[in-house]
Amino acid sequence: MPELPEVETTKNGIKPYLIGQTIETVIVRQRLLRWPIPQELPERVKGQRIDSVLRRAKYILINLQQGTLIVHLGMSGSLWIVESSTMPNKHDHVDILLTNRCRLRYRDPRRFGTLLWTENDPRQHRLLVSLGPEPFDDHFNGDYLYQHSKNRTISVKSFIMDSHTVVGIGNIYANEALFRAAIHPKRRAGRISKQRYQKLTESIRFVLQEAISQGGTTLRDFVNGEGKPGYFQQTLQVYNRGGEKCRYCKNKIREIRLNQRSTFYCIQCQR
DNA sequence: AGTGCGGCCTGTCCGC
DNA sequence: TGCGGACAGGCCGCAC
Repeated sequence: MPELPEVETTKNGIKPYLIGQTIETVIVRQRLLRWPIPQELPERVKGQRIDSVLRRAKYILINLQQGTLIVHLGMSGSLWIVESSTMPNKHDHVDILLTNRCRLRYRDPRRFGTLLWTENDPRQHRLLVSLGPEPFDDHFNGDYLYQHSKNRTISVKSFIMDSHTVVGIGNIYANEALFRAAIHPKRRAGRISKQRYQKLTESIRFVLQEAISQGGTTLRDFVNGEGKPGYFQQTLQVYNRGGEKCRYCKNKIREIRLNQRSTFYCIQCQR
């Protein structure tokens, strides 16, 4: 589900309720996520104060006095603040109870997400250590993508969705960014000029920033840290618009499958 | 080394 | 109304 804008929106929504609070209890109702929640996690974090809440790629990092909670929302996860009396529903797998009487609630029907705890620098955790740059980093630019794509035969869409290339871009925003950059999603990554890659990095940042400012994209059930949906779905140019008209040239938006993912592009604008 | 696919899960939608 | 199958916002780990 959540790509970078949804994770960023979630992080920003929960952060004010967490900073400075102490964890009273962790209630785990279902520990079998993509990676099981460590049995010892509740006792490790109990009684600890929350010092900061950060995002790296699609991971939310909740830094405690000792160690860090690592949260991933997978495909269907959400994390938000509830009043302490709110009853959990079927897929509300974890509640983290805080001293301010709030609960941080983790819901994930498909259980592709994860909740881990690490004692060490979370950036060195095996799931995070080999991630590529953040899209808003200065060195994520046309030159970087051009250098990285040399001799690569994969499609440019798969290339920018690979977290070793750049983090945070899932299927929706890959489609949208390629449309903005006028690049055909099937074009081989190694056959794109530095200039076009420069345009692509700008398009990626534009699309992600725009989505963040609209609270993310809610296709089905995404809600932010305060339980509210996003609105970026109203701004989508190609995603989910197969058969409809391009908003710019009025030609058709085509839908294809690329590496088992739904892929949308304008047959006229994107080359 | 780079590429593409299977699999982890549940819910929803569509055609019969 | 029920059932089977396809599909959904991610991504690791494994074959080739």
